[in-house]
Amino acid sequence: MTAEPTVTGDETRGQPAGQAAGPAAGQGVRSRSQHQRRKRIVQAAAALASRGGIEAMQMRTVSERAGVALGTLYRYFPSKMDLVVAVVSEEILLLEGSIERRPPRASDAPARAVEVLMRATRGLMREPELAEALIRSLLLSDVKTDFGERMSELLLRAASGPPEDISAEDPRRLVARALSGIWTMEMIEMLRGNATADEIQSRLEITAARLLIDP
Amino acid sequence: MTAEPTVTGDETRGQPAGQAAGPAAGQGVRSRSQHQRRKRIVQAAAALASRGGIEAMQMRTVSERAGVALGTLYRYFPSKMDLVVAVVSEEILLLEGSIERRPPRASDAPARAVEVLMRATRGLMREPELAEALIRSLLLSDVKTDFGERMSELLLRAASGPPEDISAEDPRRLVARALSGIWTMEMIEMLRGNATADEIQSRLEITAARLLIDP
DNA sequence: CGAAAAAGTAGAACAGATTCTAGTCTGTGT
DNA sequence: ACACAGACTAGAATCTGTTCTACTTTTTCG
Repeated sequence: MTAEPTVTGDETRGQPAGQAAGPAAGQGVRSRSQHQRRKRIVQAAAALASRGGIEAMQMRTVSERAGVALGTLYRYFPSKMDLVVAVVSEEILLLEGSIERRPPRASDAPARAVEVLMRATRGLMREPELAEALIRSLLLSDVKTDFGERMSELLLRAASGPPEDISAEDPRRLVARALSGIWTMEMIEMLRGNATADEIQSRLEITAARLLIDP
Repeated sequence: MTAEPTVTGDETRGQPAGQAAGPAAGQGVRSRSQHQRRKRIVQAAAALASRGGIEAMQMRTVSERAGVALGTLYRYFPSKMDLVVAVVSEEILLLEGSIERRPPRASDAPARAVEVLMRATRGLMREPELAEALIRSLLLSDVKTDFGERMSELLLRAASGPPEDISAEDPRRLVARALSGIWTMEMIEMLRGNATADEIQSRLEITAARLLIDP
């Protein structure tokens, strides 16, 4: 029953790491130094996770490494999952940036979609431990994540080529969503060691081709 | 460094609940009373999970309720997740039985596939708490689960109508797999309260139609 | 400026999963 | 029947996420 945390700030993006800030969270950003602190925390967490995976990313350890008290860590991220989500969000941001800078150039929609997914795949595989955490958080968190939507959005844009407005009920939206789901499941298989990137690519090519046909 | 557990038995099925039994697990079943014990454990766990969900299914509580020592519980199920998997496996068994008894009768493949999925969905939603556990276990366990394959197999058989042998690289296999993945993701959405059974059904119908076209 | 609120800190306390210890029970081979 | 191995039991101990307490430091603002 202490005061509601006022911390809310995220960098430039939509939902930070946590859930909808409590009732008391009226004013947006709380300060410079808090951004710093938050960033330090996320970095520390990411660094730890890159090594030993999610289990190495212990709350106590993160707090020490970030130079904040455990209580403070919990003020910023009410649960470990929130912290994981924040870390992952950072990664997705990278992917989004990368795609924007160098959009897929294949001529047909399925190929473009698959390219997006494979780039994401390779990005993830660079840090499998962290990737595992990503997938877990993406899937089992009670914490809201919007990662699925972000992935779908990337796919949608890739598939539909030239920028255009796509209505909310355009079937392509639904299909992009489905594809993103399939990809997620494939990632899980890969992380479990039951599939290679190449296998995944060829599977995605087939399903994408079917899902993205026009009529 | 105590002796390797010899327990391995499962009822009639493939992988029990645990990981590949250790090196010492040569002989199959170990005895009658162990089946009993195992069954009691799984039942106790299921009962608890049906109520308060996975968090109510505490290892101590399960062990008490099943009338075994905590250590014994851990001998049978080396982690809570293994136990969850065992419970879930039981549920899938029910679904498999149900489908076998009353196979989907729609005339086209997509409709049959969707029916299987929707029956699974409704079965799950009967016990949302347990369902949540299912999904989690299905996705993030280090424990091997084969649930995905079992779902895919059901779909495959439903889609291909009359029993036939389907080669390992038949594209339908791949497509069934994809569909099962999509369904899983939709289940997650539903459990999070972001989708209703009807919405899911209509989405599945669209994607199934696309995925299961012939050429 | 000076007081009250908000944010931080160090560290204890709690909770539930998992592990470990020491000893008892059971079944099987000889 | 005897002895040993493996399975069980009760319960303590350990580990990590999360919560709580008692203060101290900053910020905010009248």
